[in-house]
Amino acid sequence: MKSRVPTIRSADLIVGGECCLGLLIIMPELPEVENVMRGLAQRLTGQRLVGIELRRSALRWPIPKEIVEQLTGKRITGFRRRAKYIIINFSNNISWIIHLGISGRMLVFNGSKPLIDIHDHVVCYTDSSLWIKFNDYRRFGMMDLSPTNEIYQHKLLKNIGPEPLDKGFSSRTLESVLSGKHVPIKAALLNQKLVAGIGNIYACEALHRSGILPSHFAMNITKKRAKKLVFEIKSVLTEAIAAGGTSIRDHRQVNNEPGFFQNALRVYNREGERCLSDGCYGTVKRVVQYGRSTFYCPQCQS
DNA sequence: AGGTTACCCTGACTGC
DNA sequence: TGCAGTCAGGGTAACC
Repeated sequence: MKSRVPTIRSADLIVGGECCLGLLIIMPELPEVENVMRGLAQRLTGQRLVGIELRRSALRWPIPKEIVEQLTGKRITGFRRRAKYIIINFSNNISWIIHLGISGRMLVFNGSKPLIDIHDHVVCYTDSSLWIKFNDYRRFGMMDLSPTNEIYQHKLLKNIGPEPLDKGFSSRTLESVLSGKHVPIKAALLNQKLVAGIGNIYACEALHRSGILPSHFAMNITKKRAKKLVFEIKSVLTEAIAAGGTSIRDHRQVNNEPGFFQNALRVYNREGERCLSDGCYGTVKRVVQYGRSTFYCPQCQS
């Protein structure tokens, strides 16, 4: 049975003048959030927000109304990412924490006010006539405020595990967080309390590259395999960031170049297709773990 | 305490 | 062709 093609999720950064330059569709895991954050930082650092409109009272949870009074008139001093959260720092020592959920998008326009979509839940503009829209049709995104100097004590951030791209993230780190975890390694990698930022796609891909069966119990991962897994997690995330995330389509322009998404993914969403590992003639299988699709090759993963 | 499931939402897809 | 039902996703609360 061929797996169904999942809905395309997006966490775009659109930058345009009178018209958008393009629509970049990406899957908002760590690499995509990192790229959205960098794109926002490049365009918005130093800007002063002069207007904020909350067009909906809640996403996943209520949007704090204080956003308007706390951030209006304040200058953006910097951007950070923690796991899949974008953190925007303001001149009044307040940080805006934003999670894109599954379908969240940050859209930046310049010039006159852009057309407002029914899923544009927050609209801001700056003193340099830049417009920022938070668009999220599934409303699984979330946002909150926190004092900047207490940001990592915020309830959304305080329990998140180590960043896999930090230099300090080693096989020893991974062994430590997996120790005693009587859950499949795939589920452990998705657990943000254990490792930050890894989502379904990159968990599948990193395990495939490592030759580790997703159902393997986390606590039983050997030192050697932990080392390999750490290397592959870093590799797949770094490659994805370098490729600008998993861009797969341009809605505005015909682009015959295949996107990173199709080229780079070796197992994700490839059920029934040939394994792409060198010398392997296995067929990619799909199983459901904890309600999430897992793709793997039973031939080269054990 | 730690593992597991349900829930939130809606566009895209599947099957009739 | 059109409609109804199903599925995907992340994070958390509630359950076991």
